[in-house]
Amino acid sequence: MSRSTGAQPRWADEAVRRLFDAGYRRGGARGAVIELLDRQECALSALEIEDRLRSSSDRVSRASIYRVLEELEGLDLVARLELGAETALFETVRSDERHHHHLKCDDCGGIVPFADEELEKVIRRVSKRLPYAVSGHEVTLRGSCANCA
Amino acid sequence: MSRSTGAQPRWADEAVRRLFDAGYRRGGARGAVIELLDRQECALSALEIEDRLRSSSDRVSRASIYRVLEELEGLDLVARLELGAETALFETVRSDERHHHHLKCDDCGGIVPFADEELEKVIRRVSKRLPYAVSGHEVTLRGSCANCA
DNA sequence: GTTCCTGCAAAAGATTTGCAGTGAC
DNA sequence: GTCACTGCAAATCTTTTGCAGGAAC
Repeated sequence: MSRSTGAQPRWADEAVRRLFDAGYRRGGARGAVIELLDRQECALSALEIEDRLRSSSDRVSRASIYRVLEELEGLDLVARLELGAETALFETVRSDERHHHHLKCDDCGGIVPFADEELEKVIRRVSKRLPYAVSGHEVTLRGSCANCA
Repeated sequence: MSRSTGAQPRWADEAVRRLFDAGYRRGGARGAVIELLDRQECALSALEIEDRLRSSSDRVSRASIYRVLEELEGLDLVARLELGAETALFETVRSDERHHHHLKCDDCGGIVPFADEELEKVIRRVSKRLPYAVSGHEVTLRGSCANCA
């Protein structure tokens, strides 16, 4: 999950550029959310984002957080995960990152990403045989993580 | 998705028996929700259940619907689906039914079940190689259904 | 100067909970 | 008669929206 080397721009810079190209201006709240997201290893909820920003000096209102996340999701810079009953999680979509899915620990609630090429292949094959124009998919595995088991 | 023949009990009867064994009593609201669920082809939200029961003579309060669904989910008689931002859907889990997943139409919001044995096989294999005690999984395909495409 | 961005507060929508009355056993 | 079940209303929680002031361009 390390930042790519050399020419590849940081996700945050890429996001700011894409937003600018799409006609958005630069604003404090937007920048703070983007910078925070860029620093995360894993997905956060909107409320967690609010908490972490409150701790730092970049206090941002809840409404703005939801608005920024919506914009970023619209440009495919952020993915929204719905992994359970509770609340939605958001994670950055980095262009140099492989498509992946998630494991969710039922005990501690933790989320871990994983990827498997054969799984993708089978899903592509299944998608083709269904009477459906499939545009995307999500796989969630549930269980107990190494710590909890 | 037809009811099984002969010896196999109706899902509703099975559900009532399992609840009784678990120490629950028979009540009007519980029975109405169970009977309604047994008649469904596909997953319903709690609010849809309320509406359909309101139309019939079995009016049931919203609180009871959520309570009954929670009990049924706890006994694995009902599965809760979280297929998008909005609201949770509930579907019966019938013992004679194959494990399946869902397609969700982004346009009309419709849900269609599908099953694929090779997909299951690959998921089992992936689950084994991960440092995780995987107990379950969900696959959701998104796209446009035959009507909308 | 115009238009977008932001925060605040209120609204909306789904789900849960407290409580008192009714019903099952 | 006891304890579970139910409905109602109120509470919670996440997410969205309206509006007025401030900032970007």
